[in-house]
Amino acid sequence: MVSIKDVAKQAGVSVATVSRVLNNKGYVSESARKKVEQSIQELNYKPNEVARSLFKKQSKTIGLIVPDIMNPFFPELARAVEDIAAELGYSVILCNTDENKEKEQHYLDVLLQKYVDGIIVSSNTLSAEQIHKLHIPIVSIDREISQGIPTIVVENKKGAQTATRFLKDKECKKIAHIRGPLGVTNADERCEGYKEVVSGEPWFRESYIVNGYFDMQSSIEATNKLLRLHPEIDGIFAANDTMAIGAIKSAHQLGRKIPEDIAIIGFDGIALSKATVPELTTIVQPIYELGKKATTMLVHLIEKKPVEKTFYELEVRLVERHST
Amino acid sequence: MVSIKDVAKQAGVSVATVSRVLNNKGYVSESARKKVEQSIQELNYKPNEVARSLFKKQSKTIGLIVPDIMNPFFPELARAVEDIAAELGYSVILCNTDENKEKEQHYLDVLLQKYVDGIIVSSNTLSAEQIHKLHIPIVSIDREISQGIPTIVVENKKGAQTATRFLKDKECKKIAHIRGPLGVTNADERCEGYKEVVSGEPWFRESYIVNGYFDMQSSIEATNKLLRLHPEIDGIFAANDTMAIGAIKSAHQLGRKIPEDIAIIGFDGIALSKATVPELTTIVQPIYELGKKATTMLVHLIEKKPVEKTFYELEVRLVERHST
DNA sequence: TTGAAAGCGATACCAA
DNA sequence: TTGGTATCGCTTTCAA
Repeated sequence: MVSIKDVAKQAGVSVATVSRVLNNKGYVSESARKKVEQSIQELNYKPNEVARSLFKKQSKTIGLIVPDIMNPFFPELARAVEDIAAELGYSVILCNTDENKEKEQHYLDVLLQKYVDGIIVSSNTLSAEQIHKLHIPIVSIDREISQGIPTIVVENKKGAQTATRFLKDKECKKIAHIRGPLGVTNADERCEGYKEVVSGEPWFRESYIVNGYFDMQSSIEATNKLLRLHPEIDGIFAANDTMAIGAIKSAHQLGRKIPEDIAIIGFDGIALSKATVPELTTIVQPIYELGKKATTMLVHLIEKKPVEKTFYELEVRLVERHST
Repeated sequence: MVSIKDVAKQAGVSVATVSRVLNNKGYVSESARKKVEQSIQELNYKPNEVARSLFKKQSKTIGLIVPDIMNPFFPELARAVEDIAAELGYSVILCNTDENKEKEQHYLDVLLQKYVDGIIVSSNTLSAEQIHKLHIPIVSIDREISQGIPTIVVENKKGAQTATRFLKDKECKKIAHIRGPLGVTNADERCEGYKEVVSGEPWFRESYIVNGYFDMQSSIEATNKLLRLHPEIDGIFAANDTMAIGAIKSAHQLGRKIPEDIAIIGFDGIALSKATVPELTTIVQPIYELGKKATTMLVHLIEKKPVEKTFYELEVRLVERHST
């Protein structure tokens, strides 16, 4: 690889001068600049980012920590993060943690050693303490970790209310909820939203709420159980789309027609929700927007530019398709 | 951040000695090693990877270049790559190119400047020349770029034959093919496989083959056109699962029952293929295995360990579900 | 067995 | 305007 020295030699100037034209900083005569620029061209010189990083203590790289990129929610998020990062001159290192504490700490260490300039993280298990020890900007996405930490989430409770009310408006008489894992903020909030709408109803019972783990298999099982226990159910609000699809499959197996016998609504608006037959009615999150906002904010934090807010709760919207 | 100097001072030895115990290289007395290890513990010292990279001219980082992580084929691949990379002590930088030549070249430059040790790439537009100029190990995945370049693909033609023959065995009398983009190796190969099986049939015509772009929308349109032109079609082999799902939706809209009126088979075995109703019969690629093999091979190449082969054509297998 | 010092490729201070 | 040089944190050679 050709280095700054080679350029300097070729141009007949010092490395300091080359550095100056590279960074457009300090005084450089027109003639010197010309010579340097030409040499850079001729040698096809590209500054070594590693050397730069060492000196500047920053790497133009950010870390993206997600539970699992195979979870259909995250590819779109990752795409947004990578798009914006690239636009702003940053690269992104991808990390999958499976919500595993050790893996998370491990990746945090690795990223720190690599001098990443900031991290976007989606996690429940990370503690505020762990994060503050990092001493680099962090943005928490999709899930709230702690007050002091910049966070971008969506209106989970409101979305859940909208979904549940929509089912009521569609004349559903008995509405069940397949909730996400206990203790996960967004799952809890969505469950709350559901409850606020139905808990006053005479028909409502706690057993209308069943547990899922945001994945399809758990949802199929939960729905099977649910519909056996409560055959009267004619509406289901699933806490995410993947589970809604599981519910569709389960209902299908049990011979229930959708939406005639049971209306089903999801949450997320992942691409998959348009692939099913019938297409899924769902509460659409602006996933790309989420990633975009997080990345923009992170880079502002990194570059010490002003940020107006460090907490965003993005709007969700109901998209009616054919499952309701 | 605590540096090697701090450790040296604390342990009362030189940085050289600390480096020796860090790398387990050269002579170090038991007592010195003890002291150093203790200081490392006490200070919670983690060597700065950037400084290491600068000296060693390698970064324990690899690049993963894909067209679009939102394309359902790639998350699983990315997950495999990241898993294995992490296991072997490497991080992975994610790049989305949209098959765009400029973006590809840009990412190549960036990765090179960051001293990545190797690159896994999925692309049609990259030239062999571009790649050879890199002077670092590359593995091409999913698509063949050129003979000299380490490559991992699947048996596209054979899989396509299997799919088409399967449809024939299912008593389909008129089998159509929704092919992928012209000029993309795997799309071409799958089309060829289809043709080899049906081109001898008396009913076969070129107009049974329609173009798609590996996405859902194009496939819906293609299928609409196809079924209007040839209502007699009772079997469709789509060149990937996303297009097969598009075909299902189109057939549905046109009031055709699947699999009774039309049998549909896909290719890839993405997670989505299990989410549809009816679940998709498809030619399953070992996607995770693909990523795993590519990463293992790349790291071997990087670390100059022996690799037995630099070309793999992985087996695919038919998984029968309910769309046929 | 150990430490001093050169060097990796850049930046930025200071003196000229 | 320019160049010399210390510096970032680490590895490795060489001499002791």
